[in-house]
Order: sequence, then structure tokens, then C-alpha cells
Amino acid sequence: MVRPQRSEEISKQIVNLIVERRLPPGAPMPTEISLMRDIGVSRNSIREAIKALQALEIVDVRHGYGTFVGSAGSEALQTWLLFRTKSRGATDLGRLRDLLEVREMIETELTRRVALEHRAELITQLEACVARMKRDSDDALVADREFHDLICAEAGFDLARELIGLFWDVYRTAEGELGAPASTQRSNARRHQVIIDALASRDADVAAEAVHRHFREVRKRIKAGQYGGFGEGVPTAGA
Amino acid sequence: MVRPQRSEEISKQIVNLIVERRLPPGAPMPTEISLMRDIGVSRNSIREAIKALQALEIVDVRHGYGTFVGSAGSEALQTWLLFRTKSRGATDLGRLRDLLEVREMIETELTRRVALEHRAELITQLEACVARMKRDSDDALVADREFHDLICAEAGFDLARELIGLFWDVYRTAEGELGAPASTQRSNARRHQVIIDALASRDADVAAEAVHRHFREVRKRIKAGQYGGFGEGVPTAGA
DNA sequence: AGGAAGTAGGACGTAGGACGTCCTAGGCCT
DNA sequence: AGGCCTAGGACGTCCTACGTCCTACTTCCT
Repeated sequence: MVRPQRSEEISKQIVNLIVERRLPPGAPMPTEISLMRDIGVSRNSIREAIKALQALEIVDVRHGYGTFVGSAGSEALQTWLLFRTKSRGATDLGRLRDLLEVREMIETELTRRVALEHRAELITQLEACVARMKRDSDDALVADREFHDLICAEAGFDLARELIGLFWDVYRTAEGELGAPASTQRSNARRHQVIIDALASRDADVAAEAVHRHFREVRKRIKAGQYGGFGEGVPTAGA
Repeated sequence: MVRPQRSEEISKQIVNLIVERRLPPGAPMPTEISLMRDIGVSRNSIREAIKALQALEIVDVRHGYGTFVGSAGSEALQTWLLFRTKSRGATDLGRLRDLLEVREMIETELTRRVALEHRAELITQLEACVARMKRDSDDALVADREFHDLICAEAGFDLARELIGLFWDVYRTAEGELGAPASTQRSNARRHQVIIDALASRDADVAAEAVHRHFREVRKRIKAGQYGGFGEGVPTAGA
């Protein structure tokens, strides 16, 4: 007889409970005590099961108040993806590259679609972002993120949008921990402007090419080897 | 003074421990007891922190043996994505559509690249998959998955490949739980054959179009509305 | 009466100990 | 040498107690 890990089993039961009762995000969950009674296990086991669900943002636990249904947002994956990127196992630059690669693939296709169909207002909003990016302030980074998010939002696919945001955040964090050089905001703004123009022209191929060019530039910055990767032996500063 | 959740803090410390010591996947971790001493908290707290990491496959716990560094594989996200897809909050079909949409975007771009550069042997392997898909056995599904995985693997981007696999699995599961009609394997095989031909022609645009066509077909099947969505009121079989 | 401070209860957070279960390694027997 | 078997280590579950935090209700002052 196989004993399939108590708490894992409990986690499934809790998820089922949410799905079957059709509880929407934010709805209150049974308390730990009542789950204890209903499922018939100790509070410890219940808590461990909830902890696993909490790590995936499937539930939202508020100290002193209660446990609620979560929204399974993409922030939950940040720890996962960041670890995956930093953990050794493959070449570390390979992991960073993979991250960029996926971003590029999704954003390229997304941009193709947005090029074919978007509100005229979008262009204005994007222009505003680029204007902010030209000033070398901390806000430039925020504007960069917003730029990409605006395009993703325009396409209307929530999952894609969230994933792009996740990848962006993790990439920036990982890159930062490597001590990568910040790109000059000036040229960065220019490359984003190209994307806007492409979108405005409503030509999918031109837009895709603009996005490719943007990423090619970012990749070049990585490969420039201003830093030699970490986790392979010599960590950034040299032995 | 903010108290940032003990176990979350512990989780971070454990992750740091792995990253700083550069422990590779599979390496043994300190025991719960020694973590208890080192970090200075109760075993309960340690275990809850580990449980969260375990949910993300950042660590791998083996009963009676020990705790080891995990590989952060994409299987960890299955629970997350499946819940996200099934949880109400947006229209449920919207979630399924989002899943397909992201798959389509990644696979389209991936296929573009593979079309431009791939081993001749790949075509042979893909042909073998399609041959298996033509037989209406359980193996047809496996072959379908393998088909897409082969293409992703050829491109060489691990993350993209794993994500596609994840999306495929979750889509199939979610679709299955909705009681969706299985597509006729005959026509499915034919659409895959088109993709192979496109790849063999080494024309990126043709390949992309073939992939689009494939997904358009799948989408059509969803929208056909053989089942009316779940979670909005009437669950499949009618009240 | 209206509002603000205080309080009681509920719910999650952490601690510590005990015992069960499972695994591996190493000694022992054949 | 090879297989069995046992001792010990490590994770799994349970129980109990107490701390912390939040909400909602009560109470008291204006």
C-alpha cells in the first residue's frame, strides 16, 4: 500500500473544495480548526498543506484574520523562476538567455497582433513611456516595464501579459545580481520608439522585426561579457 | 516594526544557502534538525518553510532519507496553472483560450526558428510521430505531445520547451475535465503533417502559417460549444 | 446620538516534545 | 561473497500550549 504523502493529499482536497464550491478569489476559506475536523488530521498537517498552496498563491493567509481563496497570480512564480535562473545545473548565462528568448517569442507574436489591431490611444500612451525613459531617472526602468505591459495588455491575453511581466521582473533581478551594466537609456528609448512607429504603421512584419532588433541589442549586451557569469567558478569580480 | 512572516524569511534563507554554496540539483541539504539549530527556530517553522519550497520543487524531500536540492522543474507549476485555469474569476473559456494563445505564440516563433535551422533527422522523427497519431490508440495522444516537444527541443531553449510541455499537459487535463470531445485523430494527423512539410521547406513564414492553422482548428473545436463552460452556473450536464 | 477608545474572542503563528514510518548503511549469518 | 537483519538517522504526524494579530462589539466620553 502506497502512502501518498498526507499533506499533498490534503492540498488536493483543499483545492477541490475551492473548485467544487466555486469559491471566487477572495472568498473566505474554512478555518484551520474546521478543516482539521472535516478532513480528520492534525492542525500541523493542515498547516503544511496550506503552506504549499500559499506558495502558489492558491490561498491567501492573513494572520489573525483568516484564510482566503487566492488568485494564483504570477508573482507566485517569481521565487521559482528566480531560483531556476540562478541555480547551477546548466550554464548560467544559458538560463538568462532562455528567459530572454521566451520573452522575445511571446512579445514578438503579441506585437504582431497588436500591430494589426489596436486603439489609436495606445500609441499616445507608449509615447509617454518613451518620454519618461529618456530621462535617466529611476523612473526610466518603471517606464520600460510599463511600455511592454501596455502592449501585452492591448492584446487582451491575461496569461501572456502576466508571464511577460514575470519574466521582465526576474530578468531584471537576476541581471542586477550579476552586476550587469545598465544600458544607456538614450539608445534604449530610441529602440522603443522604433517599435512604436512599427505599431503605428500597422504592419505585423515590421513590428516583429522591431521587437527582434530590440532583443538582439539586449542579447548583445549580455554576450559582451562585461561580467563572466556566476556559479561556474569565478564570481563576477574574479577569484 | 514589521514582522515579515517567519517561515517566509526562513524560506529565503534556505534558498540563499543553496545559491551561496552553489549546491547543484540533487545535492544533500542540511537536516531539519541542523537547520533548526543554525537558524534558531522550531522544527515546525523549518518544516513549513521547506514545504513552501517543496511546492516549487526547489527542494526535494525524501521520507526517511533526507532533503535534497531540487531542479525547479516545470511540473511544479502544474497545480498552479491548473488551478488558475479552473478557478472562476474570469470566464472559464477565457482561461482555456489564454492557455492556447500562449502556446500558439511560443510555438509559432519556435517553429519559425526551427524551420530555418534543424537537423534533417528531425523530419524523420516527426514523421514517426504522425504515423503513430494516425492510429486511434491511446498512444496517439502521447505522440501528439512528443511531436510538439521534439520541435521545442530542436530549438534548444529549455525554458520554452518546458513551458510548452506544461501548457500542453494542463490544457489536456482542463479540457478533459470539461468533457470536451476528442478531436478526430485522422484530421489531427493531417494538420501535423502540414507542419512537417513546412519545416522541411525551411520557410519560416510557411511554417508559422501552418502552426497558426493548427491552433485555429483547436480553437474552433472549443468555440463549437459542445460544452458550455463550467463554473458559470450549469456544469456540463445541465442542472 | 455620534464617535473614539478599549476589550473580548476568534484565527493564524511559533514552540517543544513524543512517537510513527521509512530509508540506508553496516554488521552478522550462511 | 552474498543475502538478511538490525541500529540509527531523518522525515511525517500528532498533541498541547502560548504568542500575536485582526475584527467587531461594547463602553464611555463629548
